[in-house]
Parts: sequence; structure tokens; C-alpha cells
Amino acid sequence: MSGDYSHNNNQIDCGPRNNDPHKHKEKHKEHKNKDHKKDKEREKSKHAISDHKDPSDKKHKDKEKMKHKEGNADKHKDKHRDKEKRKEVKSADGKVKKEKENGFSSPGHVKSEPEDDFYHSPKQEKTLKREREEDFESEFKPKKIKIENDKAKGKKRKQENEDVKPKKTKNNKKGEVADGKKKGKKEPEEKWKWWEEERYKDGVKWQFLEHKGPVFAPPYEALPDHVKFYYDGKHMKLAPAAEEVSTFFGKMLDHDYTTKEVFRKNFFKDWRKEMNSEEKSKITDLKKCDFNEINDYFKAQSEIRKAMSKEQKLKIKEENERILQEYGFCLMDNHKERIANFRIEPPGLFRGRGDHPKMGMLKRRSRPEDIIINCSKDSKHPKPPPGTKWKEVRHDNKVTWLVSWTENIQGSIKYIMLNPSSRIKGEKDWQKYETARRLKKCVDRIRSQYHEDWKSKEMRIRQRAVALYFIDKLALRAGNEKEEGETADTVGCCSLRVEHINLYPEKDGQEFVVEFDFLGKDSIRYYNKVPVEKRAFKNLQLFMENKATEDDLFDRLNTSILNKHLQELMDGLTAKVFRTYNASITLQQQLKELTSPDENIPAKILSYNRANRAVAILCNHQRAAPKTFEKSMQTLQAKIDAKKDQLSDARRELKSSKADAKVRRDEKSKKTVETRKKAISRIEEQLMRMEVQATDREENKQIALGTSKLNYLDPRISVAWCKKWDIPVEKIYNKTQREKFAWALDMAEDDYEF
DNA sequence: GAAAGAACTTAGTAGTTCTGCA
DNA sequence: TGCAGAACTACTAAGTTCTTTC
Repeated sequence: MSGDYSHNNNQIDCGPRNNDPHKHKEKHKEHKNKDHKKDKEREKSKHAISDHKDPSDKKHKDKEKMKHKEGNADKHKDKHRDKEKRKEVKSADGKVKKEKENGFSSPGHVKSEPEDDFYHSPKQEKTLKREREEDFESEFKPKKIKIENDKAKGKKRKQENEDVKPKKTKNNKKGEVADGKKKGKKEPEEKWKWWEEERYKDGVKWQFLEHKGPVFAPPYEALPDHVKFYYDGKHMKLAPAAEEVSTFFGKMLDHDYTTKEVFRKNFFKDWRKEMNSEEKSKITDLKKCDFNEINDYFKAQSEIRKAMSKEQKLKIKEENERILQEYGFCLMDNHKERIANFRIEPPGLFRGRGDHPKMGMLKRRSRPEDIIINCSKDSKHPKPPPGTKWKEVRHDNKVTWLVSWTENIQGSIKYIMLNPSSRIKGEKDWQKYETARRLKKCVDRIRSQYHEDWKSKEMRIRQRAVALYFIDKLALRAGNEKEEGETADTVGCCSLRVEHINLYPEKDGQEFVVEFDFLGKDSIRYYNKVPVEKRAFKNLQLFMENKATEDDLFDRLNTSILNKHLQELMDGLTAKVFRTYNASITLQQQLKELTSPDENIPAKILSYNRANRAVAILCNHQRAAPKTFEKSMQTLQAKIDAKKDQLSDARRELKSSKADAKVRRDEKSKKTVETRKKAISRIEEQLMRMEVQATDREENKQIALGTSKLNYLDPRISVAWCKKWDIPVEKIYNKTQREKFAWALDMAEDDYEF
């Protein structure tokens, strides 16, 4: 893990989601800022920890200032080093190597993208020059593109405009337009390297945005007459509104949700709202409702779809492709960009995770009148379906979304945004890792600061220090306060309650052990027994004194207090950055530790997956073990056994042919020996692959690697590792991931250091 | 300065497509 | 060629953080 710092003993196989041993008690009430009297007494009586201004505070601040100064000096040195590094390097073959900046390179050439006929706008010229964002951290400096003279600008502009000109897309396969690749064409067309361009400043996200608007869910299609709903054993024909909602439930009959009391109650309440007065008066008990025919009908439909002929399937695929081409892309600042989710969420029953109080509620159908469109004033605005109107068309270029609407369950806003491969998402991602790298430079200072802080006389400072210690050491999430009764009862670091930890002065031969047991994001259980520093332990004892189990552990702390403090320690620092930093640094360290030069490619990939797994465990990224896991492991094991038999047979054969060759001493028998030797090494190779696969699969049973790979691991670490060990990057990142991390693939060299 | 609202990232799951093997 | 299982994608819930409002 991350040096001696992140000791994470997360036990992944600690039971399924929601399997919290202590049933979550009734939600506690506002513990923050509450009952000050009680707190003060507590503090006074014990360790004379004052909640008031600490006279030593000023001293502290001065000290802090000094530290900051030191930090700045370091920064300066680093900058200097970076500058040195950035100088052009000539490689042995005389080629100018890419200029490096924090391990990346950036030749300032003009992009050439495929032309396309999707959008054309006369307004593109002004978008060409983006100004540099001034406050952008030093590490996140794309190389300044050489300043173009007017002539050059004109040339670039021309090329950019050509980017959006018609492109023949006959027989296009999925993604080809986006990729700018044509089948059969060997030379890959160059993609837009947005990371070599200037960024906008002042929060501007784009200058020009044009899109076709969202795709709505298809209208409800009534059930055929033979599919019947029964109430109390009697057939009942429902009016379309109630029937539609009944199908939402009927489709889910095989799902666990429909057995949950809360789900059933919420569904029934909302369903009744959709019934006419006759239906409402008759249907009063969900237990008497029989949705089986509806369930069977949808299952049959699914079978029919599966059994379709190739031609029929192809037709559907083509239609989907057409919709994708029409609605799945937008034009942002001269570049055609893929939209992530261009469909409005269809109506259905809300599937809240864990013990969500709103599960089963009806998610209503969104209409054009609910939809806000965001695009350029001077673009071709998307048209609402005939006879309808948008709620609003706005032109806000300080946000990244294209479409938004408010959902009816929690009243939150939903957005249509761009794909992770887009410039707008990529820049943000890159910036995220640069912030984490800046944390690397000052993390020691921050750590010594919180080690000081937990001796403070002020309770709030001690709490802040211990919480930060956990966020840093265990990669816990910040833990915002949540509205009671609105969501599942989950917590993060700042919102931990007394009931979520147990303290053991000594456990299993270790001192000062803290046992964490709580439900985190998505109601995934976090269970970890971890030895902590004595001061942290003693502080926890103090924080828990005279508190009830449902009280907040850190009653003088919340995420905004913590983040404000972090902001003072480092510009742009928030609790979340620690997770990114610890994940990435762990990957880098693990890769160094686990990769041995003599191993072959599959073994190296196993090492990579193990490093990735270490991060996933640190971040508590779990998944349900695949339903077919045991069976597929058995199958694989059987194959391994068979391969082993095959190997021993082959060895036996080799032995006998060697003996044979000794006697005969002819060419033919010599050849046989060689052939059998080759066969053996082939079988050994196959066996080794299978065994590696089995190990990997077993270790991965309940761990999800994807989340950390996509969100926490600086891709440049992986790219550098691939380059260093000659591993094809395709073995680590699939196509989508390579598109998302195109910037990293382009800029990271084999010596990249996070 | 706190609360509410908005914007955006992170997350697991369900459904679909691809791949390798018998 | 068909099937099983792996790999990938789409979907959308659930977080965090930033911004606005009062």
C-alpha cells in the first residue's frame, strides 16, 4: 500500500451489502452544534480541552505560515526542476523526443480530424483561440502552443472548419465517425489533441455548442388483450395509465425489490394515484394483485427478441446506430464530441440502493415541457417534438451540460453531458490527477500538521485531525450530512457515528485497534479492523465519552469545515483528493514492488491486476460475486487438471522417444524428440496461462477493479508501466478506456512518476 | 454563515455483445 | 454452430464540491 501509511485491512468478503450487524437505529437528530452545554462540561471535566479560542492559536498560525513558506520554496524548486525537464531532449537516433512536462509531451501541431457532415456552423471562427486559464496550477500546464501569426491562424482555422464538413459515412460501423476511422484504411487518422491547446479561463466551458436535444422514451404501448391482470382472482382491465404502472411492477416480479415491504408500499401508493376512481375503489390490497401474466408476457418478449433472425437483429442495430449518429453527438467548439447519455430516463419504479425509504416510488415520464436545453445562442437550436415546447432554452457556457430536467423522486436535477472521451471531461480528469500530484509534494507537511493538531486544546481541531488521519490512512470518503428519511442511512468519515466503531486497546496481538463497521456509498458495507496510532486511539475514546451510540463521533466537524481547512493547507485540496492521491501512489508503489523483469506478459499482467486490486481494496470497491462464479471456477479447474494430465503424458512420451532416439540414432527419432519437446513447452505455457487466470479470477471474486481504474488511478502510471515493460496497453485498457485516457496515452513516457 | 440548489464525479448493476471452445 | 462465460456498455443512483441565496 502507500508506503507505511495506508494500512488497509479491509476485508472484502465481509458479507453482502446491507448486511450490517447492528441494525440501523432510528436516525439520530441534528448532532452538530447541539447540546453545547453537555459538550463543554465533558471537555472541561476531562482533559481541559477548550472549545474557545486557544491562546496558542496564533503561535500555531505563525508556525503554519512558516510551513507554507517552506512549501512554497519547495514548489519553486520543483518548478525549476520541471522547467529543466521540459527542455527538448534529443534521443539517440537523433529524433527530437517529445517535450516533457510532468512526464508528458506536447508537440504544438495543428490537429486534423475527420470531416463529417453532421453539423455545420458559420460561427466557429471565434472559438478558435482559447485563452489560458490563469489560476491553473503549474503542474497542469499544457505546453503553450506556439503563437501563430495571422497567416498560420488562418490556416489552422481553415483546417478546423474543414473538420466539420461532410464526411461520407456509408456503411459506417459503430464508433467509426467518432473515431474518425474508416474500415480498411491502414493509416490511423490523427485525433484531436485537446491537451495541447490552451484552456478557457474564468469558468468558461465552451464558446459554441450545438446539439439535437434528447431522445425521449418511447410512448407506452398497451398490453395485448390476452395478457391479463387479476385482482382477487378476477380479471380486471386497467385503463392505460394504471396499466402502464402495473407493467413496471410486473416486469420486476423476479427481482428481490418486489419482496421488500418499503418497495411494495411506495409502489402501491403511487400506483393508486394513477388509477381512475373505479380502479381505486376496487384495488385496495397489493397482495390480491396478480401480475404473473404481465411478467410472463415480458419474459416471452425478451425470448422473442433473442430468437430474432440475424437480419432482424441487424435492422434493430442499424436503427440504434442511426439514432446514435443523429442524437449521440454534439458540436462543441468546432469538434464533434460524443454525448454520454442522450436519452431521457424512461419512467419506471425507483430502485434506490440499500434501505432506501423511497424505493418503489413511481419515476414519472419526462415530457418536453420538463426539459431545459442548453446550447449556443447562435447555434441551430434543437426542436421539441411536434406540438410541444421545451421548458426553457438557455445559453450558459459556464456549465458543461446540454440538457437537464428535475426528477420527481428526490427533486434533484438530472443532466445530459458529454462522454468521458470529450475534451471537457478529459481536461477535468487530468486536472484531478495534477491536484493529487501536488498533494504528494506537501502530504508530509499535512501529515505532521494533523499529528500536531490532535494534541490541540480545542476539541474541533482534534476531531478535524483524527478525521483527516482516517481519510488519509484509510481512504474514507468525506461523509456529507444527509437529510433524514430522504435516502438510505449511509455515512462517510465526517458523519460516522459512535455505533460505527469499536475500540480495542489490544486485539489479536496488536495495540490500539479500531474496528470500523458501517454502510458507505451505495450501502456497501465497510468493515475494517485496523491498528491506529496511540494518540488517535485516545482521542477516539475521548470523542466517544458520554455519547449515545447514535451520536456523531465527530460532533464538531462536517465536510465543509474540513474542506475549508484543507483549502488553507493547499490550494484546491479537498477530502476527495486524498482518495485519488492514495489510490494512485499505491498503484505506483505496488507496480514497482510486484513487477519482476523476468516474468512473461501474462504474469506481468497478473502483477498489474494485483496492484489494481490493492487499490480497489483500499477504496473498498466491492461487487457481488458473479452468480456463476463457483461453476466457472470448477470448469476452469477441470481444464487445469486435464492440462496437467496432458503434460505428464507428454513428458512420458518425450522420455520414451529420447530412449528410442538413443538406440536408433537416426534423424527421424531425433526429430520426434524435438517435436515432443516443443509440444511440452506449448502445454506448459497453456497450463501457466490457465493457472494465472484461475488465481486472478479467484482473487477478484468480490472486488471491482473498474471503479478505481476509471476514477482513481492516474492513467499515466499504467501507460508508463506498459511502456517500460513492453506490455501492449490494450491488455490494460479496453477501447473505451483508451479513448477516455487518450491524453495520458499520448503524453506519458516510460519514466513517468506520479 | 448556513441552507439550498446546482454541477459534476463516482459507483454498482443489469443488459448486451463478444469470444473461445466443444 | 451454438452455448457459456467473459467483457463491455448503458444506465442511473449516490456521492462530493462548488455556487447561490437568504
